[in-house]
Amino acid sequence: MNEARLTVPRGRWRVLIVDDHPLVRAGIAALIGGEPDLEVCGEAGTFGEALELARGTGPDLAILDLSLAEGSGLELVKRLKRGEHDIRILVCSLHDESLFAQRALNAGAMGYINKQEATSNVIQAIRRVLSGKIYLSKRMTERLLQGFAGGELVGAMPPIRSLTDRELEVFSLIGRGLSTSRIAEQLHLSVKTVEAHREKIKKKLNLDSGSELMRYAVQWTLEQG
Amino acid sequence: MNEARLTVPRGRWRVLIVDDHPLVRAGIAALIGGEPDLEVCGEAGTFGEALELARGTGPDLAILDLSLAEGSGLELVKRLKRGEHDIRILVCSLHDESLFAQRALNAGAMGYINKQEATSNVIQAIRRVLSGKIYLSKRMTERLLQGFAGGELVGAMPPIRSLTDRELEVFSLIGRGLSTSRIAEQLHLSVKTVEAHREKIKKKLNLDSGSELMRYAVQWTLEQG
DNA sequence: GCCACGATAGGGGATTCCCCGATTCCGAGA
DNA sequence: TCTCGGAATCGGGGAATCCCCTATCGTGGC
Repeated sequence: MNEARLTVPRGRWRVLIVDDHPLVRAGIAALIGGEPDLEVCGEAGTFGEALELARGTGPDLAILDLSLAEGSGLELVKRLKRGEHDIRILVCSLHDESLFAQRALNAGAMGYINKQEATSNVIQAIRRVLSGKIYLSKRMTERLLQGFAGGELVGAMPPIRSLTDRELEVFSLIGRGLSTSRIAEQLHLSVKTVEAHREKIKKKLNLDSGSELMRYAVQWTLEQG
Repeated sequence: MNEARLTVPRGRWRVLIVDDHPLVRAGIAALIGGEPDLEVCGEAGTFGEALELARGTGPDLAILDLSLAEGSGLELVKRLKRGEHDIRILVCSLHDESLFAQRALNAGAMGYINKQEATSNVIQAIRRVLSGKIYLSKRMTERLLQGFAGGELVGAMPPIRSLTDRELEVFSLIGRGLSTSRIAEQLHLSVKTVEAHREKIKKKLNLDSGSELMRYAVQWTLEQG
């Protein structure tokens, strides 16, 4: 994993765009076209096209969306990193950052940026990842650092592991759509106790409101099958 | 960002772009910039900006996304049509066509195109709407005609269809994990109004508690991508 | 012993839930 | 034209909850 990249040899960084929305591809391409040190080496709309172009055009960086029409974006990140060619990956998605940024980094991406952000930030993110650094929004950086502080090893993984057995029990019941009082009676506890567990969970997962907790729990239980 | 241009070469259609993703705006702008008979007269990222620019720049056509950061897309369609200026509207969204196309047309739009579609189709849709015709995908056209002809098409599909435009907006914001107060301020409504909508939704979907509503909404929005 | 921590639970103010009704507006039908 | 119903907008008010405190109890480690 040594820095094999020398100073800009060919003059321009080569960027591969992967997104299943042609309009977004056009937007990114227009952005990059306006930068003297960047150029688009290919555009892909599907999983297969992306792999093919990555092999064929040897990009320095791939900027890709997580929601592809076929196959999963996270899987694509892993596949690209497994390729022989050393390629930096910037994920540019419209998904909720708090749910996917960690997973993207874990899969091998070096940055996560939301499509809602300004175009200048996109360029900034591209440059930052090309220079070998991690790009994340301020808020997400904060959240990940909190995760580190909490004692987790590879701060990336969801700190759900840090939940106590009892807390996890409550968490999954929340995910099944039970109200606080229903959870209390199901576990033969006081409502106050369940509330306390909820607060603890929110702290550990760095969630700001009950709604966020609820959403996160539902999402998680759906993934677990 | 928005440079004033008042010298308009005759014969060019003026297009207003409304989308909360700067990248998508850039993409559409690049597309339009390549056409000799079209020009961008403004770009808006929010509800308010859109109204302001629509009044200020007098566009012939507005191409807009349904999911705005603040305010709602369907509401914006209605507001634009209510304005004194005669403006054609093309909705360009990533939402499920079968659920939103009909509502968009009802609200006053003259076309609905999915962001997944090729850029050439977007240009085609723009021209079609500018010429006063309706633009829809083949599949959607078919479906709407079927709907006119007979009763329900799939019948027992989720009764989400029975939700009002406003109710659907609230529903999807719930699914994104927003609390009641956040939804209220995002839609510029009283908290009480949002609560009323929630109750109505729960009745229509046969849900017993707020938690169930929340879970259902989160699940639904995740499936919608 | 003693300390850390998880599980339990209460206090209390702010917020939300949930059912009630009121108003306005607008389109569809008598 | 004039109802009538539905949609959208809010308010009242009591119950439930959220959210941030503190507190007790038991258990395992030092």
